[in-house]
Amino acid sequence: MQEKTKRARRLPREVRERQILDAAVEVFSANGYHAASMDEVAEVAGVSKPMVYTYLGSKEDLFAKCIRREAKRLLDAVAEGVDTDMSPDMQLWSGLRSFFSFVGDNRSSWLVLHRQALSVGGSFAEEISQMRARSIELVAAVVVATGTRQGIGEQAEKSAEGLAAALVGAAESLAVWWLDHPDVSDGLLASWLMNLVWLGFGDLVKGEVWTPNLPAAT
Amino acid sequence: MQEKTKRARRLPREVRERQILDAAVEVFSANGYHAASMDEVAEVAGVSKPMVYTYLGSKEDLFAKCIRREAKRLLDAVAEGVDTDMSPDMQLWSGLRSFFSFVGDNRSSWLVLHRQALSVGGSFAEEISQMRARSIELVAAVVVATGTRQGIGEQAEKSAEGLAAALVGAAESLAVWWLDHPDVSDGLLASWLMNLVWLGFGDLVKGEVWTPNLPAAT
DNA sequence: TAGTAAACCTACCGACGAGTAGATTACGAG
DNA sequence: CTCGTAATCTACTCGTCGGTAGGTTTACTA
Repeated sequence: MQEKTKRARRLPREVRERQILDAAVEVFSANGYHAASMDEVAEVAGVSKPMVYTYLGSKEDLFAKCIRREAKRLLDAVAEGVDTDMSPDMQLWSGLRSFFSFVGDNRSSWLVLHRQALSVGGSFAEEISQMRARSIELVAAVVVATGTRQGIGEQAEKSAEGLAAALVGAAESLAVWWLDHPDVSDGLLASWLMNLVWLGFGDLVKGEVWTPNLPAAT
Repeated sequence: MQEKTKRARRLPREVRERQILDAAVEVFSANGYHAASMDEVAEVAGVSKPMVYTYLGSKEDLFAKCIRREAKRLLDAVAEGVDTDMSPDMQLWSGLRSFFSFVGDNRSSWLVLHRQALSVGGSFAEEISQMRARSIELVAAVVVATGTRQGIGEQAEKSAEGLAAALVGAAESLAVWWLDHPDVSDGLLASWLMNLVWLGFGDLVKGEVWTPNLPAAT
């Protein structure tokens, strides 16, 4: 009577865990941590609630695992495109391209990391902050390298971390803006930001443009 | 027996409303919208729960009123320091100074606006997004003015809104970074960001610095 | 000083959602 | 074939929290 392929049943644990995590990312990113219910996660995942608890633990556990997985994916994606042997501006450029590319392909991941993780005042809120801080430090390293390589940077070095924070925030904000303006390519976004932070408005209005193969000012 | 000044009692409605709103901003900023309870708001405000409902309405109403009040305060603070007759770079400079000054003096306001408002998926989440969008448009206007004033900006004009979004995000991110590094003055933050967006890294490492009295490039 | 309106409270309800108890069913090994 | 174990479900408990009913107290006013 019932078709035998009605529903994928009795799947091995690891597969179910992945499905549940996927569902959780979706639900958390759509509703936010508090508004999301475990029932909904279970429903989206196509399993019953006790499975979620058996495999992934409490709601906090589940959320933490989502965050960690997605953060790792994002960081890996960015790291893959960046080679520390490249010149600082090329490192920035590559990182930005990878970042926007990832966000474009993984909206839910990005939303759950950016919007939800910060607003949860728990133990892993700190964890997330630290991840973001690490990212900032990586960028700061590039900023410092930019300065030292050119033998400058008294003030720039001191303020490197702040500048890096600003840059990271600019990228994040641009990613959010992107959600409302999808008719722009990821590469274009990256080039906008690269021009902004490398040349600044002062140079931009003079018509200068930064390009990958023609770095720095003319 | 009991001192007659034991507790401020029987206060007029408008005073109580302000107290409750103040408490709500505090509680929402500390715990987030969902985790915050009306009981706690009432307790912090020093009144009983029905008063909160009688005066401010439902939890959503209360939150919306918090958001609107604090957003207005922030926007007014920034607008006060900016004169549209000034040159674009001076407008940016003044706006940034006002912004960081406000954030420094009103951490809770800033937190409730930045962290909580975005993560609540409701009707006013949209409202908040629109407020932020308006801010971005204001900045975009300055960016465009920068371009047109100097007779350029084909690409810059087209990307003005994106650049403005990036700039706003950079300021927000720097404000968040500030929470963990309070040993920096608001003015210094503003000057960092101003140097970044006006000159860019490319110029910064060459030792150029933007100063209020010596605007634009030499 | 009585009367009235506004300020204010205690005590409760109902819904919702995290988390669990305990049974049940399918798959693989021997 | 059967038997153990892993996968899975239904159906509950219980705490929390948004929201309210209904009464009580204070201050002002005529």
